[in-house]
Amino acid sequence: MLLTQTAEYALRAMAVLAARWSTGRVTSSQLARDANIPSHYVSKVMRRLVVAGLVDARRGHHGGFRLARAPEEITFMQVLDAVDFQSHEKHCAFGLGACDPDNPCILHPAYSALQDCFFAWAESTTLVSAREQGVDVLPAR
Amino acid sequence: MLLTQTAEYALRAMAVLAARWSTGRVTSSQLARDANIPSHYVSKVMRRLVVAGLVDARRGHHGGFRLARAPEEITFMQVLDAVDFQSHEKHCAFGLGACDPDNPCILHPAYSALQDCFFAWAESTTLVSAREQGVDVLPAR
DNA sequence: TGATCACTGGAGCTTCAACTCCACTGATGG
DNA sequence: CCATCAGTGGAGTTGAAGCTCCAGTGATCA
Repeated sequence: MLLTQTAEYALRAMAVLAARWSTGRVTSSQLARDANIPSHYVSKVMRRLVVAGLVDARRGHHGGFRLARAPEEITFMQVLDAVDFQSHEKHCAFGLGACDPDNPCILHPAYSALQDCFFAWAESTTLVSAREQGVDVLPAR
Repeated sequence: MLLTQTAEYALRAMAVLAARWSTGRVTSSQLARDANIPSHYVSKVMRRLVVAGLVDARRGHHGGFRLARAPEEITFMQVLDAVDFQSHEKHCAFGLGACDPDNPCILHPAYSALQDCFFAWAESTTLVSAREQGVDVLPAR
């Protein structure tokens, strides 16, 4: 619930890249370890972020991934969109096409409130909030 | 994203029952139609709500479902819990057991904000907000 | 008491997200 | 150039959520 597994992986990976923003590139195996993503699945997730223009990839020696722009310029919404299109389309709780504030279904107000809160969060949160935590990605033991 | 399909079905069904709160019981086929749930799947969803004590079921003539208590006494959180246990457990964005405010992972603050907003919504919203919309479940054409 | 209605619950199918595997391609350094 | 590194991308597997089917059971009405 809330986020798909892949969306969560994407956020983790981006958080790791943000933490390493000034330190060069990160390879998929490092990402797999640091972001706690199944090793063979990293490339799938990263590919979508690369295609979306959020991440820059380079092959070969000293290759790897890094953010395509500064952490403060990347919102969570952009990350979620990259892995999960239509994530910012409002959808009616009754699965109806014709449902808007003027002509709402019975769950419209309640459901709208949830979606508004989610969108506000996703659009106002950037990767800096992750980066500000410092370079240590995982909590100290 | 946000809610599972089954969770959404459960909320819809409960909204329909809330709207019919003073009008007697609703059968599964009525629920299937009004709440827009696959007809053979209604019984699965309803069963969980019955077991959770949120809905009262009766068989035979004039049987069907109705809320076990008044709409204002049923929160969305209770409904979500009924279909999807562990929905109100906070879970670390890095999938770690040991992650708390004192010893947070890098995504903790951002992720926490989202979960807080979700829990606040689920706990403060009751079925009255659905019921207040009146007896018409779907928007007028 | 029999007919019918409507929930119950188990068994099984379907679909898709999540995940794995691997051959290929491009880049770098020696 | 050759060896090696590291992302790319297609093909296939898996497991769980979502959904279907249907025989069983309990309740009501005539």
